[in-house]
Amino acid sequence: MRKKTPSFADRCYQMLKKVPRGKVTTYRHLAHALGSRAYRAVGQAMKRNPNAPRVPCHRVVRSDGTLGGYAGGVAKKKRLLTREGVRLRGDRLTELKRQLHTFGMR
DNA sequence: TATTTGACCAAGA
DNA sequence: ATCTTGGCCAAAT
Repeated sequence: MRKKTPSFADRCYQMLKKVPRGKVTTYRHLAHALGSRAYRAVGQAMKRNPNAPRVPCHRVVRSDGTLGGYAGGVAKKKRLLTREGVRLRGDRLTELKRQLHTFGMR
């Protein structure tokens, strides 16, 4: 018996892997999908261990449709999203509701 | 153990 | 519509 309980951060990464290309989720939705309200902690997790290409952390945005942060710089996040077909107007998504991945939750 | 820190959020002014 | 404020939770200090 040696398995440790996965940290909250690890569960975030796992869950985030389910967000397909061209879609996004929010810090809040991600936390909610994990049965938690720790949306701030989600942000912390993304910042500290971006597990680089493994986890699409650029697909996590704020609930109000603005981008939020990115370890490699927000400009980069913008570019990645645009490249996947997510359209922006400045630092804000134009069609958040439409491209939101809700993890099968309503 | 206690305190501090955020890639946040909803509500108020 | 924008800006500020208080609260929230896990993890790092």
